[in-house]
Amino acid sequence: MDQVDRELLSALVSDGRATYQDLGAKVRLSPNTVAERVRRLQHNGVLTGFHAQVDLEALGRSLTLLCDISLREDVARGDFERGLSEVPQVISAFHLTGEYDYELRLACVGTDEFEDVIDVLKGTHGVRRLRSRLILREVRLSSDSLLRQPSKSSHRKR
Amino acid sequence: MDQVDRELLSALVSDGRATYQDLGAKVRLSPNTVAERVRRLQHNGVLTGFHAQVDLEALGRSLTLLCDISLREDVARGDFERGLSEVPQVISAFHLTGEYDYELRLACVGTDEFEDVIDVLKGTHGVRRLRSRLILREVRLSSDSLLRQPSKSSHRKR
DNA sequence: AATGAAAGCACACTGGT
DNA sequence: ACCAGTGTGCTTTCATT
Repeated sequence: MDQVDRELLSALVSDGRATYQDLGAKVRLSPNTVAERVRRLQHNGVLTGFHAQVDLEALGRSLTLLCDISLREDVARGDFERGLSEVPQVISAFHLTGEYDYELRLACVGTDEFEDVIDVLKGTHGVRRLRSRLILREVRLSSDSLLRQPSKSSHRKR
Repeated sequence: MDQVDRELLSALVSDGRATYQDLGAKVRLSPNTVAERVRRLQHNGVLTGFHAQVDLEALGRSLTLLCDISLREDVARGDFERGLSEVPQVISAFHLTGEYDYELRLACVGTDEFEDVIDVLKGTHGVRRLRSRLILREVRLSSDSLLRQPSKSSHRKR
């Protein structure tokens, strides 16, 4: 994991379909060598996959929300999480510390569909408490944060 | 946007480097036709990009958090959002309704770095209030939600 | 680890149904 | 809207350093 690897990761994050030639030109190595490095990054578990990004609005799911939820005491986390995959409006989910147990990201066609999702979560997935916030917009970040070498000793003096 | 397009989207979300041949085999069309459809989906803005996924833990950023923040009254949203790109620990950001203005996802090396990020956000980016929750785990969802045809009339009767 | 050569594939284009 | 053929460019394997 040297600086070159970080540059490759950064390039692949911004363009997941970049060819090994493109990448090679960027880091001044042969396409061949780049391919080897990328394979190694995948094998090491640093690169976990390549995914297309879909505009949910263009798909007619223009109502996106963050949904904080807590489970009933008698519900096992595993059951709940497996059940989540059955709710197609659930885009992602985090298990969290704090006041609520999970935060879900939802994408719905409209409020009617959202209302149905609430009922399903409460009715059949063991959700006890639920708080929702509308996502007005996702902020586009232009940071190459992967280029930074993390250093444990770089925090400020006290 | 027919059913075939939705299948292509779903396939490309799970494997963003799938070739047109792979996709063609899946939907029973020639690679050629698939390529045309994919290009059309990109041009229509449904497919917005392809991105590599990186394991933050493997990169040494094992402390990930959700950070709800509110801005000071005198801070313009545009300035704040542009400034966010300067903070490499910020992975994503949503503008939200509700008690807080934004929710950030952070990835830090450790608590020292996180402490620095808090200081920077409050000190130079106009953050007034801040509440953090630790991300214990991201739930792996196995739903092919894009395959579903959204239908505005499918909600329950009242 | 990195490179060059050559075989095997995938892709973009054209044209045709 | 879909497919076949063709030329070009990319990826992969192997040999070499």
